[in-house]
Amino acid sequence: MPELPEVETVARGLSKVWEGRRFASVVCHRAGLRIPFPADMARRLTGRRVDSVGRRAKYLVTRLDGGLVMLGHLGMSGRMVISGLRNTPPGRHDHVEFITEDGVLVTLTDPRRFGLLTLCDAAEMDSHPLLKDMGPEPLEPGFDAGVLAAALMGKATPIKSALLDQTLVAGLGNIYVCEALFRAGISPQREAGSLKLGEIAPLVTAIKNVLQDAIAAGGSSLKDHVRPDGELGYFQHEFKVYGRAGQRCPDCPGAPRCPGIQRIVQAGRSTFYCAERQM
DNA sequence: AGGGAGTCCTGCAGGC
DNA sequence: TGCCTGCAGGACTCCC
Repeated sequence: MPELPEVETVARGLSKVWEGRRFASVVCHRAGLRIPFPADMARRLTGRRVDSVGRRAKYLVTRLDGGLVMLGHLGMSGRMVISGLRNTPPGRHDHVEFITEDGVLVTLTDPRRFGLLTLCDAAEMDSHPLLKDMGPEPLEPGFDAGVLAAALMGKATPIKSALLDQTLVAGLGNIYVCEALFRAGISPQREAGSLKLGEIAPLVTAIKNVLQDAIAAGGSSLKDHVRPDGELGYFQHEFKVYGRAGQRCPDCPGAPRCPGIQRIVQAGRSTFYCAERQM
């Protein structure tokens, strides 16, 4: 699914066609996704002007006039597709359609329906149940080694699992955690609380760099992520370890001994790493 | 309290 | 070709 870079890419794409425009029509083709839509969601959105489209963690944050906020999450397979108006009926997985006053159609498509869409008041957004426990934004300057060290302190869980915990750091998912740990040379199996400040600092740098690189590439297109304009992201070509089990480890210092990229399962999720390079 | 397993849902790839 | 199994970018709930 969309992790932080993919959601950022989607937010930027939507901002181009939504900001400053009003929703002429919003149509829901089902009652909800992972959670039910607010009962009168379509009606409450219709006629509103979009002030901004942004992102908090993996949530799309659409601010509308009158202090209304639409929170969206794309789950594992959600997409926001921009197109012109069409006469064909919506597809099986086209759940919500937004039409702006200038005739641009945005379709929320989500085959697995793990995503969500809901509304809240701008003033209550930070205390919203979905966001209130959210950790710091990794690309903000305030996210540094001291902050991450404090979050990891005393944690017995593997660092891989800790970084997936949205309350510790917001927005990281399976791909970018694997890639960041590889860049930092840290084993995913290390106990989170055992990391020294001298290891956490390069980890923070690796997290920021991998996310920035991915955003610059338009995110990663695996099965589902496409930019709203239909273009593919291409950061998947930059993966060093994710999905590369059995392949040679790139730039491995122990190259002659290196057995290659390994796949293990941690907390039910695939982890890809190089045992020679990551310690 | 904290962490891991099971769960939601559909699509796709690979093996037989 | 077709069926079956396993796996997938997330995150919540339950249970230990």
